[in-house]
Amino acid sequence: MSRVHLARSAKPAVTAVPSYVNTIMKGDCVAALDKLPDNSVDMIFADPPYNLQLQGDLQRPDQSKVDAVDDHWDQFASFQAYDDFTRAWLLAARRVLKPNGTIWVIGSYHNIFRVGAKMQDLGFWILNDVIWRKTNPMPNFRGRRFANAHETMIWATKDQKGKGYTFNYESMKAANDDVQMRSDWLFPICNGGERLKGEDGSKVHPTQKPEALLARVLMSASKPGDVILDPFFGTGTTGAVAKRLGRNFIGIEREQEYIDAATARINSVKELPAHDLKIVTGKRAEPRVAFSALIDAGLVKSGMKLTDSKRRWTATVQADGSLSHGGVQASIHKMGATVQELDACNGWTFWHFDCPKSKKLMPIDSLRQIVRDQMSKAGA
Amino acid sequence: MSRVHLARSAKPAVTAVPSYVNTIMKGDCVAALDKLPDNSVDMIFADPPYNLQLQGDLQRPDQSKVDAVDDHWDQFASFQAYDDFTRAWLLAARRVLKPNGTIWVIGSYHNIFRVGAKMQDLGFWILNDVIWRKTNPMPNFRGRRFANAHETMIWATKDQKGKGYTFNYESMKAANDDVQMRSDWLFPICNGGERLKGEDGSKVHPTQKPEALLARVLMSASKPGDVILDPFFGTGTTGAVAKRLGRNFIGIEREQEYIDAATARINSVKELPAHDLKIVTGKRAEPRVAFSALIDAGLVKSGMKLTDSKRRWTATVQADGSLSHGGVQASIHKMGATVQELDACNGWTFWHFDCPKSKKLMPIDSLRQIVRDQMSKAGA
DNA sequence: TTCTTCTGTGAATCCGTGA
DNA sequence: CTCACGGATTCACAGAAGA
Repeated sequence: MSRVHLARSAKPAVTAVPSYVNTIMKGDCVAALDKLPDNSVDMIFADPPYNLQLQGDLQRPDQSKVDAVDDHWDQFASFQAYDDFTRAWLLAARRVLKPNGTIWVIGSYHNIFRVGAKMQDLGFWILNDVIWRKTNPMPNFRGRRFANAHETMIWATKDQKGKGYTFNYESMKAANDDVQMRSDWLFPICNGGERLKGEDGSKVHPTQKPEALLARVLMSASKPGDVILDPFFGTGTTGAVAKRLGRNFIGIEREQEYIDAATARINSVKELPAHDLKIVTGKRAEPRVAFSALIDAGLVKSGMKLTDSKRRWTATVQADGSLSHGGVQASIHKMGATVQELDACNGWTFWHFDCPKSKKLMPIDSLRQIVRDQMSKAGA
Repeated sequence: MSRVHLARSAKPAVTAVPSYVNTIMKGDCVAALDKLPDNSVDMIFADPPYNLQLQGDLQRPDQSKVDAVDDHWDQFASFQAYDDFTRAWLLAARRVLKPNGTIWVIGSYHNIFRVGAKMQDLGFWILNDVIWRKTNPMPNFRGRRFANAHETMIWATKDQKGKGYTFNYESMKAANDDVQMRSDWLFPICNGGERLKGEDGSKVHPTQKPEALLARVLMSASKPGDVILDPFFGTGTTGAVAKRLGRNFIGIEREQEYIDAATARINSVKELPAHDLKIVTGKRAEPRVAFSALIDAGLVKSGMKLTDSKRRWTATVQADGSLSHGGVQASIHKMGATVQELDACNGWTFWHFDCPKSKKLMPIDSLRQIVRDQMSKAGA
């Protein structure tokens, strides 16, 4: 096992990374994965091989070669071998994935069904399948099928308990005309200047993925400073995009030719400045402010009347930060739910107060922002 | 086992059909399939239970409850139970499929990977996976994932030897701007007048598929007179579309409620005249058209008469997106050129329709803009 | 009658934190 | 671990209701 160390700008001091991070590990995917510690990577992007017929060097987990036979038995043997291979690398990858990490696997109809089923068998919990629609797919030359114009990605957590995974929802929404991002993405295939070519002009790797695709994957489901593992590194699209976007990477690749191409490619990538990598966040990321903090700040006084936007109900602020209405006392949320006869309610947006300045009804949520501004000033 | 016989116009005399054709067989899917002869159906369309594993209630942001698919027929104890079920019905379906027949199976990420892997295991040979992109999917209410905006269909032959399957390549191409049809299709979900509702206004079936989707499946991969089997018939979308398009159907369904709804529905369907169902064949070299998108969108219906601006000629819209006039069938452009005895013609501006709203002749090009608006909204 | 606004709903594996 | 609870979160259409 050897490692290729790549020149790289310094990461934030808070996240000192182990020596194998931002390197390409040469060798078999499972053997290399076995060298990494448990629960150590934030995200995995995997583009495994799939074409059994052309991929004559497919190996079983025990490194023995699969005999190529062209009878019916061969089909079963090939599928079985591919399933064994899939199970082996998925298991090894799963061990190194953090409990709240996620994995992406890309494939076509040749392999994605087998991979997806095996992922479910091993306990991965699918979040979405995402369709990469190609603007410029290769046509079907024989005219016997539909043009195969897409590939499928599976996005999954380590298990059903993995609820705290990274998903930059607001970021995706902002990038999509302020409507939430869908499960079908439109990108051109990788060609032109981005496509790595040899000296003879031939493509270095047969299935180089477009950087735009990887960029959306990393922007949606990782944070700057995260460690991104790609166990089938190829010519290093994942590494190049990770570096550019301020993420760390670990690559695993068997072929020296691809490692050389990836190394040169990643070394030439410039990391974007940190202020370009900020992630749009919504209310969820704001610090929590208790209703009582509004009383402490003098913005709300006990005895003050609150009402809903249509003045159907009123409630009185209590000194302890609860509301009273009809002889009952409860939190702003519980009270909002109770009067509306609902299971739940966001009291911050439900309850309003008469603003003497604008002479309009204003949600108490607007006061919370004032407290947050005060807190950030004091804390800074 | 009982059968519901449906009123149906006569089929072409050349294809006398057995008594179980154009009926709904009531009962368990595998048991019913076992009653059908070997190698007897031309195409299978299957919409099996998806095995959704919903964790609890889901509320919209306005606190209303999402009407979940929690029907008993979608409940399975484990992946193993679902796999056993899948294997059983696929095996039974495979036996009745003709050697050159094809099968379509639709699903979501919950089940489609397991189904696809099992299909490969059983020897089915996948031709394409086709993505149904929804123009109007249900959003992700909690902002924790990408909006699940598509479903996946697998299209496969009985085995690798099935080379003589039906694929109306030219028909699909003519209907798609004269470029070959891709593996991603854009359709709205089934609602509005097409959605079957009970007397109380509630939906009869939780997962009724749009007729436009089935129409493209049948138009692309079957011929008039073919026998189409749907082992999970539900409210009979497959049967309704098959009848309209001059195909025969066999439905299998367990629930009497669905059988009743499907029976009434199919009885009210009118079969299109045979001359509207001709399938375009042969090489063509024509300017680009996207006429079938108007049919998909319901803006143009097969059988509709088009005319030029001075009503000198009329032509009839065919279900496959071509026009017929004087016993000839061609694209809107070629037909316009033919009747005028010109070399070329822009069919979009030449052919007009009687607009019931403005009571004027309007060029069909005016409809194309409506479709463009719909498609751009969906991010096409 | 016509245009605008409001309301309902669709195959959904849909929360995070602190006690 | 579980449990309690604060409080964040939706797009495209169709059809009804209102202006």
